[in-house]
Order: sequence, then structure tokens, then C-alpha cells
Amino acid sequence: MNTQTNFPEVFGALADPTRFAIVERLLNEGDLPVGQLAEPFKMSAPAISRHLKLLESAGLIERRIEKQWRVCALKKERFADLHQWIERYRAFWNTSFDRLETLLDNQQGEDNDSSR
Amino acid sequence: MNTQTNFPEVFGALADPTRFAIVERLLNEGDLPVGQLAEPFKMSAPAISRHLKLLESAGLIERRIEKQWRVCALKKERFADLHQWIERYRAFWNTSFDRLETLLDNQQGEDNDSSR
DNA sequence: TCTTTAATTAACCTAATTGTTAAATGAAAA
DNA sequence: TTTTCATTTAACAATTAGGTTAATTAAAGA
Repeated sequence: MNTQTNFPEVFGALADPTRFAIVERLLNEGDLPVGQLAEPFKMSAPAISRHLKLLESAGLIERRIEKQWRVCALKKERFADLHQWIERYRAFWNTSFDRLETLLDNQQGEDNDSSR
Repeated sequence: MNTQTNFPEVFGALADPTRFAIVERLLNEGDLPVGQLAEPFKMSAPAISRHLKLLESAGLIERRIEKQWRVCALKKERFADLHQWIERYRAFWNTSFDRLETLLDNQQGEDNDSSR
């Protein structure tokens, strides 16, 4: 399997709200240069730069140089790995949801967790 | 969608190797009492206890009392949430793998998603 | 060349995380 | 009821994470 994927490291990269938002944005808007990625946050450029470096080390993004900009892009492989990982849990979460299953089958009009 | 699922928090819970191993073990071996979960680690009981508390706060596990033991179990909802999240990236990672696709096809086989 | 723009690296500070040991809790067994 | 077992809480120390400002690099444009 994907023995080269260090899942705790990847999850650690996604564990910060800023980094998570960056990843989500790259999914929704496609590749973006560092400056534009930084713009929505009221955080210094060096802080963003370090977040991006961490995402890159975890293999979630890559940076390429384009003229005077560093453009960030999601790396497909890592997301494929994450998908494979969570798929292993399908047999568990997808069975006998009992009274929860109707709710979820409705395709998430809302969530159903009452634990918090 | 699952707006009340705090993904950075959930990822943070999975970002520690000990906690990740605990979650994997619960998937592979089913519900286990705290003492047995702690056994493979050369870490004090309080340390394990706090890891479990964090997993519980993130909604990844729950603890029930059974005789003199606290038995830990994975929570389906949270894994379903994670799956829904990564599914949103499928359109991205599943298309035009280009020269990578042969490499990855070797190991992952076909995916069988039924959630949409 | 000189200046500007884009981004990173360095040095530093504070807060959060993760581990420890000792004490506390609460149910079961004696 | 007293002891034992299973686990948690409290208090504390060491490390890591995440932010800041100042200095550096590197390419573009004047």
C-alpha cells in the first residue's frame, strides 16, 4: 500500500485552520500564487510561507515558479492516499447506521451528530 | 454539508502517531478497553488517557463503561464525515494522472464509491 | 544599474502539546 | 469495610508550533 505516506504528518498539515483553508481554496479555485493565497489572512507573509512549506513537506501541495511568482497546486497523489485510507474505514462506518442511516441517505441536508 | 465537523480539530486528533495507531487498531481489532489499548505503547497510563480524551473530543471515538473497564470504540459519524470531505477532492485527484496513473493503478485498484 | 515586487530565511517570543509522577476516583473482589 | 484494579485528574517540565519583525534572495521593470 502507500507505506511512503506518513499519515500523522499529513493530518498534522491539515490540522491548522489556516492550512486547511488554503487547501480548500486550492481545490475550489485551482492553482494560486503565494501572494493571493496569503491575501485573505491577516497574517504576515512569513507565517503563510511557513504554512506552505509544511503543506509541501507533507506532500499536499507543490510550488512551481512562474515568472516572478511561486504558484501553489495540490498534489493528487496525497489526496488519493487519503482517500484510500478512509476507504478502509468504509466497511466500518457504512454498516448498520441504524436510525442514523436515513438521515445520512438524505445526502447531508444537515449533520446528525449529537455528541457535542 | 457537515458544517459542525471541525476538520482541523479532527485532523489534529489524527496527527499524533500514538493516536493514529490507536484508531487503526480499533478499526482492525474492534472495541477495546483502555488498558489493552495502552499495552503496546511504552508510555504511562495518564498519557494514553489524555490521547483518548482528545480522540473523544474530536468525535473519533467514544467510551462506554463495561464492568470495571472503559471500552473504546470508533464513532461512525466522524469517519463518514471524513469520507465526505475527501470525496470532494475526487474530481481533482481522480482525473488526468498523466504519467503517474500507471504507477498508481498498480497499487490501488478500482474505487467503488456509492455515496453520490 | 537601481528599484520594486514576491517570497523566503533568520532570530526571537509565547502558547500549546506531550510527556512525567503523585494523588484521586470509583467499581469489584476479598 | 478494606483492598485492589482500572482509569483519570492535577501539577509540572520539556519540546514543538505558530506568530512576529528584520534581513535576504531573486527576478522584473524603469
